[in-house]
Amino acid sequence: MKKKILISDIAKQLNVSITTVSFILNGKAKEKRISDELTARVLKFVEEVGFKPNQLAQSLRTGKTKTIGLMVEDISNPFFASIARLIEERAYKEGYKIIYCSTEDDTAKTQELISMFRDMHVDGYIITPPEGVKEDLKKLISDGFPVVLVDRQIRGVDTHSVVVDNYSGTYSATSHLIRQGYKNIAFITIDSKQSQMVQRLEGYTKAIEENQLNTNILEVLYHQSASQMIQHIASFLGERKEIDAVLFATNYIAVRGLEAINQLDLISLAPNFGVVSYDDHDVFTLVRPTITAVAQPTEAIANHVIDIMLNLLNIRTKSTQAETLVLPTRLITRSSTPLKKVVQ
Amino acid sequence: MKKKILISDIAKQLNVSITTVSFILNGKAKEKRISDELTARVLKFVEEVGFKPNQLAQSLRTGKTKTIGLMVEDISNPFFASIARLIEERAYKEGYKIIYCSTEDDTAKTQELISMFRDMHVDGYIITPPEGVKEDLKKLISDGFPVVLVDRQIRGVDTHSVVVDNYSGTYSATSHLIRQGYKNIAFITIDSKQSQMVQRLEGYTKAIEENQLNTNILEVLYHQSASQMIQHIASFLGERKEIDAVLFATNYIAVRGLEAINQLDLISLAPNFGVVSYDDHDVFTLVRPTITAVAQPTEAIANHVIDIMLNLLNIRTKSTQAETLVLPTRLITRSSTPLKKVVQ
DNA sequence: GTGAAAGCGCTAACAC
DNA sequence: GTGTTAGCGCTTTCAC
Repeated sequence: MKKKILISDIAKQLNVSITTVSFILNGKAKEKRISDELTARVLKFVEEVGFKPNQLAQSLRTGKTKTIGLMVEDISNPFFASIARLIEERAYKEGYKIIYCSTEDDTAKTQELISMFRDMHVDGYIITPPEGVKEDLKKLISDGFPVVLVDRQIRGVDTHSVVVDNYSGTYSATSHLIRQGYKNIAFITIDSKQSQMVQRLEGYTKAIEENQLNTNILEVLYHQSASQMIQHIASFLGERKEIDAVLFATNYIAVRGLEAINQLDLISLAPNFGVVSYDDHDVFTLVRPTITAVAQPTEAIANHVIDIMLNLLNIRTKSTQAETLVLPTRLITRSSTPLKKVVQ
Repeated sequence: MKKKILISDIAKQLNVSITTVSFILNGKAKEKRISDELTARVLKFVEEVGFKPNQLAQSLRTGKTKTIGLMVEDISNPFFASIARLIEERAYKEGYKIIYCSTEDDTAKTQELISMFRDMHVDGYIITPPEGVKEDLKKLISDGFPVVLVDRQIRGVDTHSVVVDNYSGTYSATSHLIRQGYKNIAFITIDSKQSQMVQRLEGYTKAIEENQLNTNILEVLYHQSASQMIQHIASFLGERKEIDAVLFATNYIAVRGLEAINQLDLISLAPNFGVVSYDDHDVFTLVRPTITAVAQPTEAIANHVIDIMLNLLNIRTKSTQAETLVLPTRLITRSSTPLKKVVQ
């Protein structure tokens, strides 16, 4: 197989024209009224010699690469990894390849990636956008590319998006903590104005206020090292001994927060220290106590995203109404949020 | 930017020929003795209008896609994720794109991926091969593609590879446990004949034998669910109360093994139960006790791999001698391997 | 039903 | 030093 076989070789071997072979290969045999006999003969031969059309030539000619660009915040985060896997699987079944990358929530990197994807001629874009890429997205859309936003939205960008009900997620997590008897619940989040983070904060705040409790909010920086974040959380928690529970706004903050809690020996010192994380994570069942979490429906998210994308890709009409799909979260209660014993 | 600008547009605008523009764009201005003045003028214009050559056309013409296919066992495993990231970063700086995929250590999937990469016309292949792909790799190599194997080798495949000294890794981990006073050390690994797994087993066995101890080996199945694996490990450990330490052959076995150990309450029941994992993992500093691990030099691995690949890609000579690079591991001692107290 | 031929956008051998 | 032109391998219009 050193020597690449071409469509012209097929045609020559079979004594038919290139056109005929191409039509058959592209499933247009019926449409072009090519005899079943010939169709079968060509297909059989193609199969035998293992001919595969050159994708580059095909793409250059048709303008389609059958490739979808997928940009998530961080592919090493189990939440995004899981979504990416599911999307890839579905896409693959439909004959699409997925190229994925992590934005690291960095505006410049994301812009570069978008530009790289354009250069690669991807047919569609699935993105968890960081802040500051509004104009880039609008450009993509106005240039006619299918764009589906995941996990978060950008105000003013008119395109499809699939998100979860962040507000209810943190609202119910906070309510759960309150019901379990915790009174001083901290919310540890990141310094981000992204829609999903804002909504998570709102859900927490609402639940706290409804119960006439006080909010305790810490915003750590996204772009800082793990150890810095741990330190930051540890000093916050260390200074406020009155805090008896904490809700982490993402799983990676929680993982680092747990490290801080370990360092402070918070749980062993106060056996009734409550912990909840937004986003589930494998390690939450590994550590003791196991950690209560707000699970996001990764499968549903992935399925909806790819459905919408495939639809956009196949439909001629440019003008599908942009719609936002909001999926529910689910609180998984584990041992980190026990009923708080009242100490006299 | 709705309308794509072409190289012919540039030529027309500037009143020069397409060739000239192409030469300048490809850095052959000097070589073709094009005036500095013209070169500068073209470059300036190209910059201004934001012209980017169509990669598809370029690739079709040159036969090069400036893309490297990277297939790791499991991109969600921190070890592979970290290597992939580092490779991607370096490759990107050299003007190469990386397409990555997980083989899941599945022969058929890997073959499909290799075929997909061929279809995509990647310029080179970086692979952590599962069993059973020997012929596919040989084919790739004999067809002239640069192939670099990582983490494991395949006997009889004559190509470059970067691996670590697995034997010494488990040997020193086992020796460490013995030195700490453990007498019944189990080795929990997977049912794989891959080079790296075989070597890890050998290192363990050697250390055990040198000390006239008994081996306790459990092979779990790679392709089974997490809970099945946990169950499997738990029943093994539960049945053999004499085991006082365990060395896990990979980080994901260790993570599941820890779950099993938790279920059995092994560490709290026997405070001197020793645990070591081959491969480090973030959670090993999160759980209590923190887990001693054999760390692999991911950075060095990634750097060597990409160095070799770039070299292969740039050098004309097909006949670079295939060589295997063996990197050392490092034992990170944490609290899961305390000096064993002798109980009278 | 089938074939000839015009590109898709670029590179580079060859001519001048 | 610069321009003409023949492809890279495929799809698809148009003619027969």
